[in-house]
Amino acid sequence: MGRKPNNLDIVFSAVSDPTRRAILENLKKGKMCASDIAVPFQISLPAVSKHLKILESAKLIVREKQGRVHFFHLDAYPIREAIEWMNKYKEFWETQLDALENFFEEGD
Amino acid sequence: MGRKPNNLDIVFSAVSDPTRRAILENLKKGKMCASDIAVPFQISLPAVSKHLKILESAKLIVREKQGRVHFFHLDAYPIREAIEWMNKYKEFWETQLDALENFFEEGD
DNA sequence: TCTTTATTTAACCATTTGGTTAAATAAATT
DNA sequence: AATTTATTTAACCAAATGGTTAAATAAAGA
Repeated sequence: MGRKPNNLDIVFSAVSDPTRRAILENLKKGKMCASDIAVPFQISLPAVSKHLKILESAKLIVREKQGRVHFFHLDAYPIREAIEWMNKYKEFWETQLDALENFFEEGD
Repeated sequence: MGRKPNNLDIVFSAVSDPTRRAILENLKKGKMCASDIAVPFQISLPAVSKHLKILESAKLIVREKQGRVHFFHLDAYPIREAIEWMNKYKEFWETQLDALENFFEEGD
């Protein structure tokens, strides 16, 4: 029925691609321009440009145009909501592990 | 060039779909069979069956056949690696926020 | 002004994705 | 044995994804 994707959809699917995750990793070292970002990858510049656009619309990176060169820097903050969502499952599996532990330590 | 997807690819993309996230949420309440899982959704049973298969291959749920009925239960543990990956970015933005704070509190 | 450099946009393509309906399978019920 | 119930598999479809190459845009340099 064509729902509008929400933030979690967008962030999770942005980071589900290994090239995009690698770009984010590299940007942890600091601001970089498009062509430098592209260097480690074997794909074309337009392909990298598309990945950058996707990360940008997920708000995981910010574009700063300085003349003809586009610089990008990390903005990890939108990952917060994704971590929050996942942390609810962390609690779940920790409870499970505790239960398992108690089962085997029963009668101490 | 057709890489083999790794665990993070698989978990993040499994969880990037809102229907699948909703299924996981519902399974927190406990074990459920396929048709009961399908009830809240407006999609067909085969569509749900596909989602279940995807969650199963991401190892986020476990299938237990009891006669003709398939029960599914959560196994949140594979989310651990995804949380770990994201937490590196949590550190990143927290450092950024600290830096910002220090900037404004400069000269205390 | 002409050319080079940095980057994106356009047009295209193959594969994947998320849905459908119809058919197949498997187990329980009559 | 025949039927109903639970679920998956098959075949199909439209849209999205991730890549390509060629053309367009924008700014810098000669």
